[in-house]
Amino acid sequence: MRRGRSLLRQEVSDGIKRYILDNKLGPGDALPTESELSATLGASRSSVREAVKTLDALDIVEVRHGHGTYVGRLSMSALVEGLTFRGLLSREDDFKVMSDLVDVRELFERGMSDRILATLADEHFTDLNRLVDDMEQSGSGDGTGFVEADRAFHALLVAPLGNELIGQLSLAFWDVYTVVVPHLGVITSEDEAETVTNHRRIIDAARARDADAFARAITEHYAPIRHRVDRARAATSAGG
Amino acid sequence: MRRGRSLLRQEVSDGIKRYILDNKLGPGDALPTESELSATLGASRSSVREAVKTLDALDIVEVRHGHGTYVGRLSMSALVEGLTFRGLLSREDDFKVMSDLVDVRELFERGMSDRILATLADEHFTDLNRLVDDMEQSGSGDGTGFVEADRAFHALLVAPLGNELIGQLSLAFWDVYTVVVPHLGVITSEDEAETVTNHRRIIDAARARDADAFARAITEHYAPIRHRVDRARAATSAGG
DNA sequence: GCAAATTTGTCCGTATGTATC
DNA sequence: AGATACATACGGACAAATTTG
Repeated sequence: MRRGRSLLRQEVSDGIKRYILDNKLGPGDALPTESELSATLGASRSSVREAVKTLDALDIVEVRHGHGTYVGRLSMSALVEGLTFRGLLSREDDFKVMSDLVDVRELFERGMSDRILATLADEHFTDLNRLVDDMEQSGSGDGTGFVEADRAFHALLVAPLGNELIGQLSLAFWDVYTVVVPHLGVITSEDEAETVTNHRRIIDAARARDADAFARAITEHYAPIRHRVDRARAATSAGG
Repeated sequence: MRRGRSLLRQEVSDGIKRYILDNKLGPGDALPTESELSATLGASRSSVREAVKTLDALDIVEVRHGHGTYVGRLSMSALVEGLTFRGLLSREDDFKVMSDLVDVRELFERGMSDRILATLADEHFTDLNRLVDDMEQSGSGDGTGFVEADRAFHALLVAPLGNELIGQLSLAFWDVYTVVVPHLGVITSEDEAETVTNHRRIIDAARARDADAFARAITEHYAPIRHRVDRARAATSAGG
């Protein structure tokens, strides 16, 4: 088997991507079996499997045990996993990654404030208010309801923009923050009451179409989050 | 061999990540060989290899043929590959992904305008000007010099922020756009002279510390880029 | 509920290509 | 050049999961 210079696994990976593009497949559509790909692309099943695994990591394909291989959802899962690991590894780096991450989260919601205020309709406000109600009630109960409502709140905030990429990136960064923050090393007492208050302030400013108040509410909402990361950074540099 | 519920490959992947975290390794540090990992984690070489390939796709590890396996650079390569494929696949979707992408690129530079203006120093202006000079000269020659200078320009613009994450995301989106735009299907006559002019306007506004002019210059710079994508979207919906 | 068929998951052994010393 | 260490690739076999009859 003569192989020029590039890796066979890479050629197989490219071949699978080309197959999806040429056949105009979309998320959920079925791909040939590993055996068929092996025959078509002229590589052993082992090489095909390794190629499929790299595409699976990027959510370009999705493998279901005993069922088959399908086109993936093309989500931000790879970004989440990579950034999460980077955040966990950044202990030596004083968690600077997390600090930068909070900046980006605030940038998305602040930088899009004009368009958010312009597109938010009455229905959105009722949905947002309902979510904050959920946060308030489930706060004393199990903690999972609170964080899920918080996630949905930030998703709904940028949803009316119609820019799915921003919505997905925003949620991806939320996911990374939520996973990494328990590992920051300091007691990050999630003041749920404060979060509820800040969320309500964001809704009120948006409903009043007050751009300045909205931007201020966003900043105030991220202030305690930023403070949590900064405390962890200070503790690390002092203790380490 | 009994295994609970999760896949062995996943356990191996988690084991490798844990090894990196526990030993506080950083990019470039060596990992155990595949054989050692196989013995340590209790899995065959095949399973280890597949796990390593998924981590390689996320740039968490980096494999050098005949040399060994090392901790990766934790770059945005996975985001670039995933978004690029999504952009190429979005023909049916009227290239909406690309339209959203341009929004995000502009958001980064517009949303950070205040901090950019506050942190840009004299040295940065000379570097930026030199890059635009390069673009002007290499414009008539080979096209590679132009695009590289353009990439460096946008990198330098957000570099003084000190937020590496924004810098890397900004470049990642630049990479995706540059790869996908030739496949948009319409003649996207890259008006290099116009790009040079717009870049100079951005520098001038920054030098004058004029926030409004800076924001306007950014918008005007992305206007033709946005127009290119919109034309492609219109052509696709009309032709298909 | 059982059994067969299909498909992916895992393992082993071997040979080859690549980089280092 | 030779030797060594390592990743790459192959082929076959069996296990596990899912669907279907």
